[in-house]
Amino acid sequence: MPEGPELHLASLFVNRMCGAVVFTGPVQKSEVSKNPEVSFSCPAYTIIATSRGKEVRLTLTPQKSDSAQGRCRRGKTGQVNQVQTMDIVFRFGMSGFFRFTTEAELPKHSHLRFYTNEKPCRVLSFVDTRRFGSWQPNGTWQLNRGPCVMFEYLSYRENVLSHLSDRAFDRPICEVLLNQKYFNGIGNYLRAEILFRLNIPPFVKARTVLEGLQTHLSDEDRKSVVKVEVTDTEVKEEVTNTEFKEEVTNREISDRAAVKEDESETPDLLRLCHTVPLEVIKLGGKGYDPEKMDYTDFKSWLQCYCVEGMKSVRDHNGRTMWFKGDPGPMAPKDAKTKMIVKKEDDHDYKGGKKVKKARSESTMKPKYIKEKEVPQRRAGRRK
DNA sequence: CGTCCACGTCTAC
DNA sequence: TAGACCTGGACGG
Repeated sequence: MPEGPELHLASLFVNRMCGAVVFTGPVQKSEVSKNPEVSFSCPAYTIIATSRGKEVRLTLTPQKSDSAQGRCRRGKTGQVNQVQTMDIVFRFGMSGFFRFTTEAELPKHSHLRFYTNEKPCRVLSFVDTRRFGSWQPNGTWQLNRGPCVMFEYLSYRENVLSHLSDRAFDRPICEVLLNQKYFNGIGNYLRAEILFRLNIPPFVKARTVLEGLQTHLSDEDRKSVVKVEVTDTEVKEEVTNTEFKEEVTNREISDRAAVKEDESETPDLLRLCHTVPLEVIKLGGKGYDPEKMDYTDFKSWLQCYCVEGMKSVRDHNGRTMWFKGDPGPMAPKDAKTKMIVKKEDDHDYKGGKKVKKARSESTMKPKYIKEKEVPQRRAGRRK
């Protein structure tokens, strides 16, 4: 399920599984993939992953000879081996993920493979059934994508609020939330969950929803640095955390003097685009291995997307928008709204755990949703 | 068997 | 604003 949280979980997965592993030889691409060859080969290298929004970057680092000096510099055949690191930037399309298996258990649709130097070797695979995913050797974060909603919160927020005059914000809010120039990491299920929580009609003009939001940071915004660090202690992520810390530190210094604190502020839309994805990261933090992943927890976490009793419409780009209540004024004209109804004699699903109940409860009484139609114009409280 | 649908971009009329 | 790009699971006849 590749939206921002899944991409980040993928990077945690790679670092956890491969952090202490040495890889060797060339990087292999499947025949069928149309993505570029990765011309990197080295007798011994390590792999580190980083995520930003809906991208993951793998950094391949040749091992600097602990014993044999310059073992990566030159092979015995005389061919020059890789000396420098290589970054590969991945996008996951609709079905991409990483897996780490034995060579014998190579997954179907494994399109890029990194081999370990172990006896029966293992393989880190980029698996992508539909092949909508892509990678770029010697790549950088895609230039037209904005800051990460999860780990560059302050600059992401600033980027949106300082560009509200952009014509992009003429569109309905639900469609703008998929614009990766401003919401890098948000995808189809996240936009539904986020708008649902604020009871914002999906087809209200984005600028109308956003222009009332405060430019300064709320109290909760500042605390976010603490939350993220706690979240990430499970698997330490030096790079991401370092970047984040620096950013917050700088911004916090400049903001502190200027901002007077509000006590209890309802999280606004921009903040939910940060915190809701972080919830998903917490869910998946334990045993991330997508192939044998159990989606029970995730499904019960969903309050709107694909949930019984919710409505859905195709937006102007043909994507299904899940919502509850009023679709809003800019809803596609011809659009026929569907609604999922309970199946006849539903056996309450085999799992039958408390989690399933939890979903029904949240559907019936969304406690933190104001039953009044509030956020039409502005989600956050205004002074 | 067939049709519809899917967590996302891309580029071409 | 369409399509193109892909495989496969769910569901209907």
